[in-house]
Amino acid sequence: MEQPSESLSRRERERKARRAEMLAAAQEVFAEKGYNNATLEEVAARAEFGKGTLYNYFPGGKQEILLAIVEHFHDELCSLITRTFDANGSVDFRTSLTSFFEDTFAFFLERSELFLTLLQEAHRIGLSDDPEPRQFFGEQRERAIRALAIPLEEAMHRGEIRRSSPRLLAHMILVNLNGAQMKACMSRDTATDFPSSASSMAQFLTALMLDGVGHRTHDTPSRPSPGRMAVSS
Amino acid sequence: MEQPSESLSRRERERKARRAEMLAAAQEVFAEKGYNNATLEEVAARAEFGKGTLYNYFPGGKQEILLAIVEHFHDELCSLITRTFDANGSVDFRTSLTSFFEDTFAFFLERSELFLTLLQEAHRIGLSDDPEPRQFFGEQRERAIRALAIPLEEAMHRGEIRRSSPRLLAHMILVNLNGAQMKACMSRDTATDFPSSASSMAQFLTALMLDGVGHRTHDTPSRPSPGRMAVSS
DNA sequence: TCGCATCATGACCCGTCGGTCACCTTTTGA
DNA sequence: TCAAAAGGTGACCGACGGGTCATGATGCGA
Repeated sequence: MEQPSESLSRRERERKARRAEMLAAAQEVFAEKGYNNATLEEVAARAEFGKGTLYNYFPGGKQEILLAIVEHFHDELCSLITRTFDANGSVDFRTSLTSFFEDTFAFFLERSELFLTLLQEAHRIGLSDDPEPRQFFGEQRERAIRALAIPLEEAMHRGEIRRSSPRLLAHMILVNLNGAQMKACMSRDTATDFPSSASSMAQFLTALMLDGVGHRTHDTPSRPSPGRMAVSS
Repeated sequence: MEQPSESLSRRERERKARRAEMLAAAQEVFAEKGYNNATLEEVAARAEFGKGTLYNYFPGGKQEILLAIVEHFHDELCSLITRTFDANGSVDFRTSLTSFFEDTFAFFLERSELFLTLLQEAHRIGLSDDPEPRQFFGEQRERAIRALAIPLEEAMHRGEIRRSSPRLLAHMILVNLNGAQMKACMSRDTATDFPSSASSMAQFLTALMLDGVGHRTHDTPSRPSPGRMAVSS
C-alpha cells in the first residue's frame, strides 16, 4: 500500500497540495495587506482551513510562510528567465532582450504588490535580525541575478554588448524592469505619457538599456563619435 | 509682547523646534524598524519626550508623523535637484548629469532605509485606504518628478538628449539611481564587482543612461551606426 | 503670592493578532 | 466494527502597541 519513491503516496501528494494552497492564499493576502497587516486568520480563511492547521504545515509560523513565498517567487522568476533566453538563443541580443522585457514585464506587473512586500521584508529582515533568514533572502536574490547574468555574459562574448560586470548589469536590468513596472502602477490613474502595452514598454526599455538617451553629438574623450537615435513616437 | 508676523514669538519658535526634533527622531526609528515595527514609545524616547507629548504636536498620531516625514523627504530631494542643475546650468548635459548622480547618490544612500520604508508605505496607503493620504503620497512623488523633468526638458530643447517624455525619463533616472543605491547596500558585505566610490558610480550611471550598453554593431532599422563605449574599470 | 492657562507625562485602556492546545472528525488497518 | 493514529479546528492566552487622560509641573499676569 505504498509507492515508496517516484510518485508519492496519496498522503504525501495531498499534503503537498494543501501546502501549495496555503502558500497561494498567503501570497494573495501578503500582497494585498503587506506582511505586517496580513493576519494568519485571513490566510487560513482564504485557504479554507482553520488557523491551527497552518501550523501543521508551517511549524515556523508566519515567518516560515514568508520565506516559502520568497523561495517560490524566485523559482518562478528564474525559470522564466532561463526559458525566455533559451527560446531566443539564436537570434540577436537586441531581439531576445526585447522579448525578455515583454515576458518579464507581465510577470512583475501582476505581482507588483507582492514584490514590494517582499522587498520591504527583505530589507527589514536584512538588518538587525537573525542572520538565518537574512542569509536566505540574499541567496534567493543571488539566484535571479545569476540566472540573468548567464545570457548576458554570452552576449558579451559574442560582442553584442560591451564588456562589463554581467552581475552588475543583470541587477540594473532587473531594477529598470521593476522601476518601469512601478511607474506603470502609479500612473495607471493619472498620467498618460507612458507606453501602455507590454510590447511598447519592452521596446522602450530595450532602447534605454542598449542605446541610452543621449544624442551623442558631444564628443567626450573616449567616446569618439555620433550616431543619432530615432526619435520615438 | 508679541511680534505678530516676521519672526515668530518665542512660543512659536520653540514649538516649531520641538516638532522638528520629533520628526528627526521618528525618521531614525522608521528607517531602522520600518513603519509598522516602529513604536511611538521609542520615537518619544529618542526625542526625549513623553509619548503623550507627541500627540500635542501630531494630533493625527502615527500616520500624521509619517506624512510629515514624507513631505520633508521630498522637500530635501527637490531642493537638491534644483540646486544641482542650477549650479551646472551652463555646462553640457553629460557633465551636469554626472554631478547630479554624484550628489543624489549620497543623498539616497544615507537615507536608503528610510526610502524603502516610505516606498512600502506609499504602496500600502496607495491602495485600499483613505483617498486622502493616498493622494498626498502621489502629490509628493509628482513634485520630485516635476523638479527633475525641467532640466531634462531643457536638455531636450538644446538637443543634448533625444526627445521623449521628460517625466517618464525623470522617473527612470530616479529609478536607476535608487536601484544602484540598493545594489550598493546589498553588496556591501559580499560582492565586489561594483563601483565603490560615488564618483565612479555616477559615471557608470551616466554612461548607462546616455549611451546604453550596446556595442551597436548590429544595425537596426532606425539606428544607423556605431560609437563604442569605453570599457569601465 | 495667588490663580489660571498651557503643556508634558506615563500609567492605563483596549483592540489586535501570533501562537497554543484540548477536543473533535476522519482515516486506517485489523 | 472498532480502536488507535493522524489530522483539523477555533476558542483562548498573552504580548504588544496605539491612543487617552488624570495628574502634576511650569510660566505668566495681576
